[in-house]
Amino acid sequence: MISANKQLKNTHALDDDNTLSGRTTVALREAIVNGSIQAGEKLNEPKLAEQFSVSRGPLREAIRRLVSMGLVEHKPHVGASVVTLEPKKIAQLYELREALEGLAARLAASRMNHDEIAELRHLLEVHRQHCENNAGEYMQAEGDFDFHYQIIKGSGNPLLVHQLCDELYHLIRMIRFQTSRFKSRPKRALIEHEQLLFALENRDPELAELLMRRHISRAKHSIIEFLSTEE
Amino acid sequence: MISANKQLKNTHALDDDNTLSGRTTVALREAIVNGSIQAGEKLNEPKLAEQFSVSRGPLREAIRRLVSMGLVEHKPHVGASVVTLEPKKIAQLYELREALEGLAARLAASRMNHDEIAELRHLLEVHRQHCENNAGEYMQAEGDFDFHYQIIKGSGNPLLVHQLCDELYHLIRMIRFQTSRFKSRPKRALIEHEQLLFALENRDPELAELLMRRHISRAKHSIIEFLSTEE
DNA sequence: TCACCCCATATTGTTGACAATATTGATATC
DNA sequence: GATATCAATATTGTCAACAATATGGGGTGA
Repeated sequence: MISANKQLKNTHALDDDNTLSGRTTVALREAIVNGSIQAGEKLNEPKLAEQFSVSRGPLREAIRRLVSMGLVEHKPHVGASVVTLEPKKIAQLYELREALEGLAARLAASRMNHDEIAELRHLLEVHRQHCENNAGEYMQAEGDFDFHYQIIKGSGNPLLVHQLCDELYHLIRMIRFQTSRFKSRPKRALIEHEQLLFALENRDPELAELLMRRHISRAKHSIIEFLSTEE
Repeated sequence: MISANKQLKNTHALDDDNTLSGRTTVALREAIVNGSIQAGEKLNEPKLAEQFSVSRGPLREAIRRLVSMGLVEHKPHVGASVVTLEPKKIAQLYELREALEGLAARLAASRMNHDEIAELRHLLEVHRQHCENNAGEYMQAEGDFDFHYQIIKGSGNPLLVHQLCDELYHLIRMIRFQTSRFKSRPKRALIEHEQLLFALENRDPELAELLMRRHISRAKHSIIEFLSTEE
């Protein structure tokens, strides 16, 4: 979480929201993402409020924010529960991600400055080190997120950054946790990152978009295949 | 609003939310979209609560939901205010819309069934009638929305539908209201819709995506140009 | 045995009061 | 006259009690 959170701090309006509501949102979000609260589980307001040591007011606001992020579903007079990520929904999410990150990569190829691209290369090298040192799935995932975050931020479109980093990415993180027994092709991903970086360094928007879309499409197929063979 | 709202009812989780919070969200949203509450204006909780005849609780939840839709900005301990849509932000919004609706059109070309396509043709003809009868900018805008809604829903990706119809589209509607003195090229848009429908009827995903992206890109240029020549 | 209804219970929705924080305007000082 | 400080005010954040609605179980009747 270390490195990715540092990234998140720069984009998330939440992390400089020091109110109870803001902190509760982050806490509840992380509990859902890392599976402390399981997929499909009902969110009982009085219980959760006590767990987080807040009253129901801030907790309800937190739940509402997570609803808008797609992590939680809510029915009037019935209550909220954590979403369940069946393969169909995961495929839809990746469809969306492909379009949005494809756009991000295209824009980043034109708009990132030299320092940002240098930082990206640095991230890639650090990531490669981790993988070579067999540093485990955890660092692998974080390195991957950092790389994607940097490109998204490089798009120079705050609205796009918000949609991806603040909303969709927590769903992706949740999927990652739920499928973490599955080692997600670290070598191939690294090669694809390398190619992508090449396109960005050469200021080639079309190629950057193509490679990013392909990269995400492959990740999607890889996860879907894993899920279908599992049970 | 008539026809578009009917469409909205089918997608919006809000419209079957008969709680005070849900109704207040819709009311506040419309007040912002149609300019009753101006861009940049501060949202004073006690005042608004009284205006809508609710207490601050439901009103705060409504505000939070509009924040997540991008209609409102919020700073901790300071308050919420309506977003201001300067040209730069509008351009970013259209960048996003181009990618997302392009995706929607591509998916719709494969996934829409015959009835849905027939309905789309029907909408187009009604729209054409309105334009020929000089029925005014209002019906023009609504007809345009209906057409786009139908395609988005035809994408068969609920997550995409949500992102576009529940979140981004209210921002677009807000822009429409603010720039309504500007007659938005009704004839050309109609022709572009016609071409798009042709691609859908022929089950041509690539062409559908291309035409949709171009359609939105042109709308963007048209609005940006209008805004830059205005003041 | 099954289906239905009704009541007790649990849970969500809403409210008004209280606490914490920011804004402001007035005063004092340079 | 300009700037800084501080207090009064307004506004947001939080809480706990109350109201409205859904859930679940026991009982009744077919």
